Amino acid sequence: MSGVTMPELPEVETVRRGLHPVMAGHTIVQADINRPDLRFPLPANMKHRLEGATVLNLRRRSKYLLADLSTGETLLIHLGMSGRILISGQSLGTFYHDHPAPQKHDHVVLHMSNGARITFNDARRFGAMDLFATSASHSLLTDLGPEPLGNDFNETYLTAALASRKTPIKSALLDQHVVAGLGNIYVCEVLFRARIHPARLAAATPAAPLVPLIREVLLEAIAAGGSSLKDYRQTDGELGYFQHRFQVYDRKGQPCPVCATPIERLVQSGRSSFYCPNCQRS
DNA sequence: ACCACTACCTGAAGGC
DNA sequence: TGCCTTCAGGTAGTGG
Repeated sequence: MSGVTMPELPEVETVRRGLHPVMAGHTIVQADINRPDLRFPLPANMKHRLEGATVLNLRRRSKYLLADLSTGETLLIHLGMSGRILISGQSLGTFYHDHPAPQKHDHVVLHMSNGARITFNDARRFGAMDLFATSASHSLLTDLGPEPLGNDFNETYLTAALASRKTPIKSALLDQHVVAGLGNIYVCEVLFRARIHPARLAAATPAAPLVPLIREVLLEAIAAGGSSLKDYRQTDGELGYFQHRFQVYDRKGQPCPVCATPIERLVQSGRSSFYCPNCQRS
């Protein structure tokens, strides 16, 4: 588990970039729906609503993948914690992987007109899929905060968003209403770089240094994912889980990379926070 | 409204 | 073919 990331924004973006050439412009010729639900019930008639649809575009909003279809509907995918996407077959002359034998927890399989097969596997079923009109909104998306890599996420916005918060900064940055796409791992890494203790009150935390550090941490992780994309076609075809080195996450007891003080673990809102008690100040 | 806590689910890891 | 407990984490729902 160490060194393997859960699907936060950078992992989902990596999946999107890997899937885009295989899906966009191609048609879903067969959809295998192997169970009625993931975290929520799958949409009614999902198989028939997908089969024959051409994928026009593959977008990302926060940790959600959004595939716009020629039918006027959009397929929403969330990887939850353990969701994985595997590409197999041959597409556009690129060899991905032989079609594997079906695995436990292969819940949805899409067969594309270009010969590629896209398998969604999710052991814990914290993931989700839904279909909704592209012209409409979706309840899972409406209340999300701004994209951290977008222009709407800036010092002015974050200052205002934190000012009313009586919660620790750790909890505030995990709140998808404040900023969309951060998870436990990258919040720990951001606070380490900002030298801010995770228990500091949000309202007492300056937003100015956080905004560029959030962008920096996410962009570095996306870059690491991009480099992993160069290799996955030759290996197992699995998107979204790449090796990435963390400075504090899951490193309890190990030396801080800056001052060598042992990293500590603290539970906040039921989640582990990893931090350097010397570098990160309340 | 805001905030903390828990359920959901499976598999990996560690203690004995 | 060991059993049991604990832990991981995203988010919706619940209750304070």
